[in-house]
Amino acid sequence: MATSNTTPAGDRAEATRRPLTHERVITGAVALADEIGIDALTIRRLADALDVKPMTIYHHVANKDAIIDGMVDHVFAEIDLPPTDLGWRDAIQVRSRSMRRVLARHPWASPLMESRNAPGMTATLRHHDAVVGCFRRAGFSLELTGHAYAVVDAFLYGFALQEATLPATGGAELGEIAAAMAEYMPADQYPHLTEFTVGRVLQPGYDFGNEFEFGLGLVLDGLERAADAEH
Amino acid sequence: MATSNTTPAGDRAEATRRPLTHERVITGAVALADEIGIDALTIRRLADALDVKPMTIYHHVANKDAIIDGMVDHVFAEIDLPPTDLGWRDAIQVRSRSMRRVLARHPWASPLMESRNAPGMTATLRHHDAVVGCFRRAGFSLELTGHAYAVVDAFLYGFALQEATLPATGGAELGEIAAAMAEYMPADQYPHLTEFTVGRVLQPGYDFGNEFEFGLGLVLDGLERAADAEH
DNA sequence: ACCGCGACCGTACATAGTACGATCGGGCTC
DNA sequence: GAGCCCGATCGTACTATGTACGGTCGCGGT
Repeated sequence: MATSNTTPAGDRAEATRRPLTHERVITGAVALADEIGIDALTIRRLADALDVKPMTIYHHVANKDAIIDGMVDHVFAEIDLPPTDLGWRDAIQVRSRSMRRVLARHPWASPLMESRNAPGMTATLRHHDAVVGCFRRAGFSLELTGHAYAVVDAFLYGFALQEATLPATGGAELGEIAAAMAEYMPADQYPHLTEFTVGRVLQPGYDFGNEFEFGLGLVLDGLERAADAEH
Repeated sequence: MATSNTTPAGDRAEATRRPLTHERVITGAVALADEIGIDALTIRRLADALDVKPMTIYHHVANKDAIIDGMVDHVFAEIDLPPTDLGWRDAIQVRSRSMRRVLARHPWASPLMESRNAPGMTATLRHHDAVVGCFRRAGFSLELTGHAYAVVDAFLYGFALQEATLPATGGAELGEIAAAMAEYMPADQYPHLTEFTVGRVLQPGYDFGNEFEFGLGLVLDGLERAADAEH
């Protein structure tokens, strides 16, 4: 039989196998949260997904909070850093678009990203250092760097939050939802909302995701102006 | 004894008393969540706070999710609508500042605000209708209205998210936190982050809350330009 | 051969949401 | 006034969760 190695690498059957590690717990948790949502992410379900019994997990992480910490750091690791060979505007645009994609892939993440500052979150620290460095290298003062980082990330987190709640990214099923929602609007009690829903959201090509570029451009334009004002 | 009325109003002892209502469940839940956080908000604890046994609550709400829905609508009701007698910029500024205050008062709310579209959330619908109406009355096209609402709220939700995680609003204790955090930064492994923390965040007068006005101004400026470009 | 250790798991307990049915007190009908 | 009804309240109990505690088991070093 083709099983049993001293170190079970390079052979393993269909699923990832035996040696459970801290990393496999984290990646498994991220994948499972993507599938079923973070509220449904329980130790027992995670254990099933990892083909392990619940208590085994606790030999690799301290508790569920530590898993969440690891998941957040994992998400940060997925975000592209601002390329150092680009101007600050292009560099921040690259990392912002990447962050948007990552947060869309992990809709549960946005509310957690800023609320964890446990030690050992190396990817998180590396990321923040790179962004701050990008602004500073471009000549931003410490003060403007703080302003800039705050607006950009507020926009990114907020947008991710809104995007995360959408029923589906496509625009097809969205119509049904909005149509059903129109039921609860007594039609003329919320005239502007009705007009906007019917005249814009339910329109064929509408996709909320397209609002991203407008907002990002607006923010970056504003920062450009502020940076110019600093000389 | 001064108890027992046909309708126990106008006499009640120290706390709000007998007739539990849907509204008292919601306001009690909001107050309790403000105190102990939404994760610690359990039916049993809420029942204690309302001076009632757990199962009594279920005669006024369908389940815990319905409580959350009610809490969100309650929060929306606290936010000032954009005044109709002001220009769009001032009006949106008023409602944005109000929203910021409200979300700071209820730090658990931001991640939930956009994720609930159950029927019967009248304050929520009224709010959205008022904001859309404010833009439209100012001559914004449907398209620009969508852009504008998306950026502004992304910024507001994102900022609230960041602000919610801060240890304290004051700048005093923040120093200790940041100082302790400096432990985990091997000092020169994250040079820009260290510089920013030491040179800005740990500085006497620093308060993250001040970043709000810069961001709001930047967003409104950008919208003004976009509105002008539409004629 | 033995021992020790680390990965794994079985069991168990406190706490969560909530279904089900009992109680209870006050206002209606006759 | 007697009886009835009904809605608000509650007691009990079931299931699911995080996780403490101790047992098992196989492999590497003496």
